[in-house]
Amino acid sequence: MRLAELSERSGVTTATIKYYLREGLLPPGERISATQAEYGEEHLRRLRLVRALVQVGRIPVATAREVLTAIDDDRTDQLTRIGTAVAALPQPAPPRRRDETVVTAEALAGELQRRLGWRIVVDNPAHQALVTALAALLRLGYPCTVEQLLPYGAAADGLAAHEIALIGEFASPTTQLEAAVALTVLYEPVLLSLRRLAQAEAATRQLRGPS
Amino acid sequence: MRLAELSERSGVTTATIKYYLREGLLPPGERISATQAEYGEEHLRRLRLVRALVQVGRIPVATAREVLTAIDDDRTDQLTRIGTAVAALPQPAPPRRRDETVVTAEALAGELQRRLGWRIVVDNPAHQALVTALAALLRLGYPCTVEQLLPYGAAADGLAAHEIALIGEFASPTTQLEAAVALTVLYEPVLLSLRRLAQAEAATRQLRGPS
DNA sequence: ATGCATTGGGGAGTGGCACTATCCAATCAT
DNA sequence: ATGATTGGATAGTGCCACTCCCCAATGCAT
Repeated sequence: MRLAELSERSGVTTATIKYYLREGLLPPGERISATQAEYGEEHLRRLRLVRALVQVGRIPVATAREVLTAIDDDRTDQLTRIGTAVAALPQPAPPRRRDETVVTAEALAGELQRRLGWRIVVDNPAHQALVTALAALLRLGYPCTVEQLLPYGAAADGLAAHEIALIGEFASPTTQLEAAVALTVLYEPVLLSLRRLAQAEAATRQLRGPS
Repeated sequence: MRLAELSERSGVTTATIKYYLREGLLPPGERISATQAEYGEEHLRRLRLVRALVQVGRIPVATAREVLTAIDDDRTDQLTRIGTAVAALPQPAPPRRRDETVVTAEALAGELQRRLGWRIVVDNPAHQALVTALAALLRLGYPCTVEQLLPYGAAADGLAAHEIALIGEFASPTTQLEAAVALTVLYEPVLLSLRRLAQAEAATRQLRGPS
């Protein structure tokens, strides 16, 4: 299919597709002549993935390129690629000041992971993100203890096991890689909106009393 | 305290504080003379809240102003204010095209809420966000059934109950309002990083086999 | 063949956002 | 008295995700 058809089938304007091609988010089509290129179903799928990452996942274009590059890097084994791709996903920036809240937050994160039986991986960007978020909570003076956090860790543990099993069900390594990234990113808003809805539900329930 | 001290104690530059004052994120200090203004502890607390919303929660400044305005609006009762404030928090934009995936996503969201025993609130922005996220998943061709989603809903339900109870423990209405916003926003990155860490844990565990 | 529309490529421009640099007059500290 | 500081205001910066526009080559209809 041509650029115009790719655009129509994906709902993305040709200008934006060209931008993605330029930025390396989309592999170039197969050149038919000097002014024509042919795109296949895999381009359409990749384009939809890009859109999902950028629009739903709010991932910067430059970051999305890194993630996709890691997916496509066939020099390494699959688990390394998944790890690289997910690690490239955006995380909150670490705090510029290392004050006492950061130290407390680090201790808290470590203790939490110990209590959950997780291996402590300090080089995982998610660990940095966790410390940053905990430090912000502490800086605002909110109570933040291991007991408070354990339910979150337990919930995350259950969901992650569910997801890893789901990813394992995909047939080919390529679809597994794509699924790992897509499910990680696209289930985030699902989880967050469900939490908001549940909060509203719990709040009204409390308001109306235990009637 | 003066602007300079407020800046030093919060770690935010005076230029940025002035910007927040201009944008109405921070109430003006008490004017001492034509060129001096006095700021109190409540300014410091509010400033830290603003920073947490903007930096950790990645909330646009204009949105943060709406949230804070809702908190400060003393014309309405507390639950309305909490609802308004949380509803003003940013949500993924609804899809521009209403294709069949959106219809399926809406049915799925409705069924999920029914199964969880939640009142269905279509006007809640979080509901729209959920539909958008589900539609993106469906458009990519990922399996997305009520059974798949139920664990997420159940997890959200448990966490929300925990949070609402926690908010209820705060003494004054004002601190409850602040806590509702702060906990909603600041626990999002906590939950998401824990999920990423749990995924890494589950993936390595699966890799190393059931040994 | 001919003429007009279309295609893909590329550079420059746009609009939004979160600051940030600079200036200024009034005031404070010594 | 005088140099530094303060708060207020305006304009500018850098980044980002597109988006506009032009071009030459090509496809297609006549």
